[in-house]
Amino acid sequence: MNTKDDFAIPEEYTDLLTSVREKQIELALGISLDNRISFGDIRVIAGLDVAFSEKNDLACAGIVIIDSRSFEVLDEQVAFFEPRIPYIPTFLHYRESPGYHKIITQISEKPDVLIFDGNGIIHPFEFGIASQMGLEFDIPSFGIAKKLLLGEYDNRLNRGGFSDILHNEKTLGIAFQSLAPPAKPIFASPGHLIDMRTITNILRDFNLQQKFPSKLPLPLALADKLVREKLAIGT
DNA sequence: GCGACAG
DNA sequence: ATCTTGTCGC
Repeated sequence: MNTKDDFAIPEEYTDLLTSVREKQIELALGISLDNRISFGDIRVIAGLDVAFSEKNDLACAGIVIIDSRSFEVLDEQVAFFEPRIPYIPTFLHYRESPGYHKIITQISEKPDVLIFDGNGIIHPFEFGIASQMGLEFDIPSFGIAKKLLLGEYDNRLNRGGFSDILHNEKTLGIAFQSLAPPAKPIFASPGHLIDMRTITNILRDFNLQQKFPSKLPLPLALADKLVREKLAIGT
C-alpha cells in the first residue's frame, strides 16, 4: 500500500517543490467534506480538463458548463498555457492550475460544482488538484481519476455499482463502474465542500447520456473532448 | 535495491 | 498525458 514515503520529491525538484509540499499540507487543513449545496439544488455543473501537446511545451485547459436539468451546454471556454513542471505524481496542481486560473476568469456563469480530471482527497496528503482548486475558487469540487493513485477497493463491481476506496482505514473516495460499456471503473474523491453521497448521485445522474456515451460524467467527458480538439487546432 | 506513482 | 498498430466484438 502506498504511503506518504512512496511519494518523495525527485532530487532535481527539491528546491522548487519542497515549499509546494509544505503549502499542500497547510492548505489541506482548510478542506471541508460537508456539503455546501444539496444534490437537488445543483443547477449548474462544470467539467474541467487539460490536454498537452506531444512536445509537452503547450497545454490547453478547458471548461464545459452544463445545465443539470436539461443537460444543455451553457458555456465552454479554453485557455492555452505553458506547464510549469513536467508531470510529477502528487504535484498535478502545480503543473495544471495556471490553465484553470485563466479559464475561470472567462466563464459567464458561476458553476455550483466543479468536476476535475484527477484526484480530490485521494492523495498522500489528502490534497489533490480538485481539493486545491475548490479551495482556491471557493466552489464545491471533486475529482475523477482513471487510475488509482493510492487506496484499495472491492474490484468485484457490478454495472452501475459503487465501492468505497479505503486508505489507512479511512474512506477517501468511491470507485464507480459505468453502466454502459465494458470499461474499467473510475475513481472519484471529494475535493472541497462536497460529500460522498452527493458525488455518488452526480456520477449516477450524468452517466447515462446517450448523446455522449462515456464512463465519465457528461461535463467532464465534454471537457476532455473540447481541450483535445482545441489543442489539435492551436498546434 | 526495486517497484509504484492522478495527468 | 500522447502516440500508435493490431485485434476483438456488436
